[in-house]
Amino acid sequence: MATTSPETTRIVPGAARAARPQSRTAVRRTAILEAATDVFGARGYKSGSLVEIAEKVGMTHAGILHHYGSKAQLLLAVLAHRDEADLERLAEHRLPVGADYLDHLVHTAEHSADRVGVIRTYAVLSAESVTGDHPARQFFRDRFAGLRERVAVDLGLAVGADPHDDRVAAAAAAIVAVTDGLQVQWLLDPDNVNMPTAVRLVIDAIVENLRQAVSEPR
Amino acid sequence: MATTSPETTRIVPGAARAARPQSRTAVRRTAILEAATDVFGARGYKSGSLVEIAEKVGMTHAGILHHYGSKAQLLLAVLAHRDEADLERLAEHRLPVGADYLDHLVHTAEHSADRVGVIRTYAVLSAESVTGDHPARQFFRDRFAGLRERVAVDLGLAVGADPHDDRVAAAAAAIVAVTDGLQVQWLLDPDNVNMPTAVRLVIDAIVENLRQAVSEPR
DNA sequence: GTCTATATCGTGATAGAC
DNA sequence: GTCTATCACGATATAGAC
Repeated sequence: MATTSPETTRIVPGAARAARPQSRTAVRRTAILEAATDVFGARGYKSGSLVEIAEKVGMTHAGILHHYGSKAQLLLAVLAHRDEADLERLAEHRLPVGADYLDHLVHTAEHSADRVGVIRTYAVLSAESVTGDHPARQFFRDRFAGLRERVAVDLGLAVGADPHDDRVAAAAAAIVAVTDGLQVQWLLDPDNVNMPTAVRLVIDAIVENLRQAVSEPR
Repeated sequence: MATTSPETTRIVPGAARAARPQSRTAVRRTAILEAATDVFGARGYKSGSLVEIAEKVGMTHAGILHHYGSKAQLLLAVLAHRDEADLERLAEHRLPVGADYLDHLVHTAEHSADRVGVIRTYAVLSAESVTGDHPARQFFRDRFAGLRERVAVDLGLAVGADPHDDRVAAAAAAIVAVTDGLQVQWLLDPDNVNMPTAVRLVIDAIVENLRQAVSEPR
């Protein structure tokens, strides 16, 4: 799934936290989160194990449980941490809006190769979360809703339409879907899937189509 | 992922097999495959268990292993069985081609509610298969390649272009991606995702965009 | 062909020493 | 804060009776 922070992400008061020197345990916890991101991405949540994560940071799995209480809580911490990191990175630049944000999606696809780990993590976990009683189900439901809303707003700006128009909403869902779906295909077969080209094509086609549609009477 | 059979699906000699009365063990095996489809769909492959599958068909997990040897082989049998079933169903009607096939994709999305089980199975398993050494990785790689090829051919027919044109290939990947991506969003939040509308919109936009693009000189 | 019984392993989690 | 030790559980797979 697209990894740009949706607007549902709450801005935590800890923005200043990045500035002050972190305690040793805070550093340790961050290391755990990064190791967990790798393991959950490579193996999924259910079959990724605390032992493997522990080995990566050089401790036993009991230590991890000391910090995070349970495996499910660790997963949620991983997802929240990723959101914060994205948010900070995005805050360093001017936030793109409207057509610029859509371009930003293409730009993101162009640099996928540098971020296989994160991409796989989100692809695997979001699909896994549709099963039974997955601990991240609510997280991904909210996240997708936020992404759709964000894209709908920018699409509205780009084509001059109400973001809550049915067609704009459907187009937003489709744009989010196409990036996620392409990521799975690309992870399975990187040599035969050209993500940026496909994303660009879809966005261009949709924007043009919407421009016409909303300018005509229903 | 879209569940229509790609052309890579081999036509098995057993077409006649459906006609002749099946042995009791063949019936039993089919029951196992259906139970396994449910369980793998509801829980994923790794965390779905042979015991749960066995309970559904009223035997012990040892019985299942007698028939299929291992859990991984059972998974592959499930996927192959699904392909055969789709193929037989499709063979009963005239095979849609060109623009009709694209319409067929929309039509399929309209009936998703009747097929949540299968849809979830494919969504979960295809994403899970990008991890480490998943037994279905090759299967899904081939399947996606087949789907892309199939869609590219029909797109080519619909807009009058070479299926191997870069833009047509990218568009085909995008169309496959949008259906898969929407399925995940829909499984997580069925009330807020309108699949048929979004699929229709993307296909229309892409077809129109391609018609223009290929009629102009590069 | 299906069962029971068992082997073997890995899991998440808890308790308590240091 | 991290360790060792242990628990309780569930997994796949195998062996052999019937």
